[in-house]
Amino acid sequence: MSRAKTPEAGGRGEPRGHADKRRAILEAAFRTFARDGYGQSCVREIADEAAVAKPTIYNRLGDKETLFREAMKAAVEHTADRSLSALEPLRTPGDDMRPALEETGLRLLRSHVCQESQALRRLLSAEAPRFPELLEEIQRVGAQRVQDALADRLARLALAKRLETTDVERASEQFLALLTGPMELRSALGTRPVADEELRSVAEAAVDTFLLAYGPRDPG
Amino acid sequence: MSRAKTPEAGGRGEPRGHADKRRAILEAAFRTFARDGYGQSCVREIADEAAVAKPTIYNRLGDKETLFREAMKAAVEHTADRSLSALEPLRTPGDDMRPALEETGLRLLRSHVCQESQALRRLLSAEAPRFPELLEEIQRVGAQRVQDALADRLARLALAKRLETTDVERASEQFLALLTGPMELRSALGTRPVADEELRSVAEAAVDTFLLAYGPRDPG
DNA sequence: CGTACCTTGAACCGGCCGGTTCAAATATTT
DNA sequence: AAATATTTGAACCGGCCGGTTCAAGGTACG
Repeated sequence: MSRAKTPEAGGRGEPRGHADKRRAILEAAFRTFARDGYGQSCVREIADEAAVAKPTIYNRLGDKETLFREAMKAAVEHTADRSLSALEPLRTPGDDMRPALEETGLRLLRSHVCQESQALRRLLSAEAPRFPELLEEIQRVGAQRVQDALADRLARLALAKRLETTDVERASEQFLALLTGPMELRSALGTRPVADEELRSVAEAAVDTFLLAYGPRDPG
Repeated sequence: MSRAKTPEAGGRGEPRGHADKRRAILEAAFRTFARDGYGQSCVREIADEAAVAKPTIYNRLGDKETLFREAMKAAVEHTADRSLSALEPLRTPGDDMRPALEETGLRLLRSHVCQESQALRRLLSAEAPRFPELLEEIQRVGAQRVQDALADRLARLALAKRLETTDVERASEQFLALLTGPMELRSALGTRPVADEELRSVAEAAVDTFLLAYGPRDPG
């Protein structure tokens, strides 16, 4: 008899749970920041977009800066999980490495060019000088974690003689570079959607090069 | 009429030439935008930084938006030239391709991580959704031009059987990706300076991989 | 010297924004 | 249902900002 909420949606405003409301605010904040930029966003608009009163925001999340920080932290968890799950195929590669690498590459690219992820990088890049700790944290739980996890996968593959490298950190870094590097121009810095077919082509090219550099040497 | 105040024959180091002043404003604007972001910058501060009165800015450059556009366009010319000149070593490679590629890679990286270039990319990325034409123009005269020029160089090398590829666009794209991709994390999105030794190491790794993928096949 | 153009500083304007206050309305707990 | 906590809308405040105006100097040039 405590957590009983969610009465039928009447004609009036629907009541949301506390956690729900906080999430709604953070999502609205992220959308607004992503659309207008941090400096050009105003709290009133965020409140409107979250269907919430302005004082509510200040009550629950303090000032605009912490609102920004929290919205960014919430967004990165979303996207990082998706990137990590993209590494799954590397856990069970077939007799040929290529399909697993291509599948992983394609899924990494999809996660990389999705709306939310692009906006996150844009905002982070824009405000990085003003929020250095935020940058540090987001890179740690985002890109760095993915790169480390990929290095782990590659290490197991190298151990099983499926790859040829002594420096899995480097291999991981370069695999990601081959994937995401080309997207900067192709996606116009994240402002233009990229067709899945194009992603697949970039992933294939990346895997080609990666395998030529790190693929198993044919025994002579 | 008599539109003759600062004839093109200027260039005197007088108190301040008219053309000089415009440049001073644009440079001050770029510094300020880079430091505070577009939305958080105010014209008054730009005027102070340029040692110029506020109305002078509005007289000569219109409103804040065009000021931003002009400052960005001026900055990209600066940096793109430097990147293009980095391709020079590829014009006269020795008997081994590696040194020329490494020198080019290192110089590209130096240009890529320099203060001005990083700030330019940060600002462009931040405001890309609000200034789509600016994004288009800067990418055209910036990154795209470098990638095309590099593809030209690679084409000549491939023709001379110094490289093995049928798709120089792809090779160019991947070479640049191998160079700049790793810098995102290492330079903390352009907010942290990177030691020259680290640049050299990244360039070497990039060339290693590039040559394994595109290097001349050993005959026999 | 005179004139015609700029630049300068300062003041000004309208407007928006971050953040707070407050009383009324709503939701939640007991 | 009474009591308590929260939300809401609206108004408010101080302040800054983009952009303009204006009078008082420069400065170049005939």
